[in-house]
Amino acid sequence: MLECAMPARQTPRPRARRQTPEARPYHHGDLRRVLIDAALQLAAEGAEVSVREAARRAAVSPGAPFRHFPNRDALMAAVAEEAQRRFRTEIEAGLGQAPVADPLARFRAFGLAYLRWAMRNPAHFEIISTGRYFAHGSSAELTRDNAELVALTERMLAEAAEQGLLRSADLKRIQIAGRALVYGFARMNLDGHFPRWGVQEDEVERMAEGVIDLFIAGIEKPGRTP
Amino acid sequence: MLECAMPARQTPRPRARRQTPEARPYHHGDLRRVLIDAALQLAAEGAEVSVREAARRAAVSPGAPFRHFPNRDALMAAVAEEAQRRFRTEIEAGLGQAPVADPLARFRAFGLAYLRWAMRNPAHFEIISTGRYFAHGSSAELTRDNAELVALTERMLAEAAEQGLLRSADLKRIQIAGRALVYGFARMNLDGHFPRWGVQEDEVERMAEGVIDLFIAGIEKPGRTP
DNA sequence: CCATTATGTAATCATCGATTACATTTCGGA
DNA sequence: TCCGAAATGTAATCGATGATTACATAATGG
Repeated sequence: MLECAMPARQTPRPRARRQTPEARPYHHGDLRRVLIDAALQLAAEGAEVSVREAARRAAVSPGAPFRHFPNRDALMAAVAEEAQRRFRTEIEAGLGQAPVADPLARFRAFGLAYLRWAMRNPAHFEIISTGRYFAHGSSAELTRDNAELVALTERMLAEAAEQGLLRSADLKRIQIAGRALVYGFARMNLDGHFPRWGVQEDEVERMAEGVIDLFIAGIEKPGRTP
Repeated sequence: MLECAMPARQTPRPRARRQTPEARPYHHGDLRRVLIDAALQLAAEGAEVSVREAARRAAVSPGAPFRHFPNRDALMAAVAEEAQRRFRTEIEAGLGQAPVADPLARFRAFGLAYLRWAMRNPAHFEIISTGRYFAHGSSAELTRDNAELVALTERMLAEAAEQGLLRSADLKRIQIAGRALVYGFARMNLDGHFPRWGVQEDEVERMAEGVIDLFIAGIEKPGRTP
C-alpha cells in the first residue's frame, strides 16, 4: 500500500538545493497515509491533534497537509474513518466467537467487544464517537459503517424477540437503552469518571462484563437462566 | 465573599479620561462573575469558549480575565462549578417531588431530572461531564458535589435492597450500570447520535423516560408491578 | 522531450492563550 | 485627611495554530 521512505534516493543532486546536507526526495512517499497515522498516534498519546504537529512528525512543511486535506476537519474525518475501520474489525472478530443461534449471546459478545476496544483505545474511541472534531455526517463511510452496526444490533434483538427470549416487546427502547449503557460506560472511562465511582483501573474490564450481563438479565424473560 | 456590583459609581469623572464619549468606570463591577456568565452563554450557544471572546463580551481587554483566573482552565473550572450548581438545584427539585418512602421511585425521579436537565442544557452538561476543559480533580467543589450525588444514588439503592425490591444484591454493579445508562443517554444526545438511531428531536425526552423505566424494571424483583 | 499536473515549500495572516510593563482606581492605616 | 500599597484594567508582545497564497520542484504522459 505504501511504498514510502525514499524509493530512488539516488537522484544525483540535480541542482544545488538548499544547504541541507541530506537531500531527501522532495516528494513524500504517501503523505496522506503518513499524516493519518501520525494523527492517530498523537490521539493515542492523549496529545492534542494539530495539523502542524502531524506535519512535523511527517517531517514536512506546515502547509503540506493542506494539499491532501482541505482543512483540519477533513484530516480528523480521515483519522476517524481509520479508527472506525479498526473498531469494526474488532467487533466482527468478537462476534465470530459467539454461537450463531443464540441472539442474546451474540448481543453480549457484541457489547463485550465494543467495550474492550473502547477501553483499550480510548483516544480512538473518542475521535469516532464524539462528533466534536468534525461533523459526523460529513463522512459517508462513517455514516454507513455506523448504520450497519445499528442494523446489526437491531437484527439480534429482533431474533431474540422471535425466539421469545425477551420480557418486553419494545425493541427500539431496548436497543437505545443498550446502546446508552455501553456508550455511557465507554465514555465514563474516557472522561475519567471511574476513580470517582470507586472503580479501580484493573477492575474496569470485569465491571464492563458485569454491567452487560446485568443489562441482559434485565431484558431477558425470567426463569430462563436460573 | 465578593462584595460585588458597582458600589459607589458616583465618582464625578475625576480626570479627563480617554476620548471615549462614555467614560465607563475603569473598574468593572464584578468582572469575575461577568466572565463566568459570558463563558456559560458562549457554551450554551454551542460556540467555542475562548478567554478572549468572554473578555470581548465583557467589553474588557484580552488580558483582563487573567487578573481573575490564572489560566483558561481555571475559568472553565469556575464555569463548570456554576453549571454544576444549577444541575444540583434541578436534581434536588426533582427529588423533592418523589415519595420519600419509595427508593425506586426516587431513583427514577433522580434519573429523570438528570436527563431532563442534560437534554435542555447540553453545553453546560458537556462542560461538567467531560473533563476535557480542565482536570476534574482540580476543583474541590466539583469533586465534593459529585461525591454527594454518587452517595445519594448509593443510598437509594441500599434502601431498595433493604426493602427487598431488587433482584440482584450486587449494588455497585447496579449503580455503575444505572450511571452508565443515564450518562450514555445524555452523551448520545450531546454527541448527536440520536438522528442516526432514528430518535426524533421531540421523542428524546419521552425516550429518556422509557429507558429509565426499562432499567428499573430490569433490576426490580419481578412480580411487584405486574 | 517537454508541458501539464501533483505535490511540497516559504511567507504571510488572523486568532488564541499567556506574560509583562504600565496606568488607574480603591482602600485602609498613620 | 492624605498617602502608599494592593487590586484591577490596558497595551504591547510572544509563540503556537489553522489557513491561504505565490512559488519551486518532481512525476507523468502525450
